[in-house]
Amino acid sequence: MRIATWNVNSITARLPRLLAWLESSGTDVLCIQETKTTAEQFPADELRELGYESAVNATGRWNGVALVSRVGLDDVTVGLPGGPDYEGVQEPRAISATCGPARVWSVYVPNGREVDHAHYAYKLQWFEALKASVAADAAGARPFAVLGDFNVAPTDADVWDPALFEGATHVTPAERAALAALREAGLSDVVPRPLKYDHPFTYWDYRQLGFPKNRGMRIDLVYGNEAFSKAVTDSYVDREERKGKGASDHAPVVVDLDV
DNA sequence: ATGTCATGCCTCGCATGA
Repeated sequence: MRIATWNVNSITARLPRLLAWLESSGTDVLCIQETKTTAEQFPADELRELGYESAVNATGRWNGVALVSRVGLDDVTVGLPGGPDYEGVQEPRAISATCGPARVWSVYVPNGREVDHAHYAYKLQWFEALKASVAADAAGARPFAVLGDFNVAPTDADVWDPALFEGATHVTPAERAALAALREAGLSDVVPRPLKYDHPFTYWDYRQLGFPKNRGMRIDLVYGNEAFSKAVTDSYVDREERKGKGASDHAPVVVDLDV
């Protein structure tokens, strides 16, 4: 089974590339982030024509996540149970479902903006709720994984220039401690291989030639439990999808499983 | 080459977020 996660930065803007990539890559289950659409506007019909079911948590212009599967899509949970509000609203940042043999989450962790911003505190609270929600499945025997845009670089090697990130979000000890807490709950980081260069970055800013200069970050992560991680036969970042006109600023992370 | 991009509106340019 081939499972992937991809922050598409608008599923409307990305639809031609998304449909072409699903077919060419042979992906069975895709975790999507930043749909930037309402659930009503989500292109479920186009995906169904390719043989994929969809489950969507999306409310409009910002955020939005989805699960797309051609191997089953059952027991869908929309949202993060017990998750915090931001400015009085439960933002659409999580959805989970059972896709064939695996239980899967698609998450778009809050960005945080600045360390002294309310959004940063919200980010840490969001991680706390995520850990509580996934703890049982993380410790369970069924293959289970949380995939998505975590908006945290796990180590200094996961940013192109750590010196530039001093004092910034995505690299703080508290954010990395939130990832460590997920690992302590039974999940492990399925690190993909890069298709070029020595580090598997997954995101490159649109600005200042970020991609051509490989000024990237690894913030799109796959956190799998023991059964999931043991079944992994390969994993890579499909940087080809970051190239050319009409690319997202994130590349898909692909995981092959023997399940 | 690939020197932002995407959305949505008090909508044809700007504010916002990343």
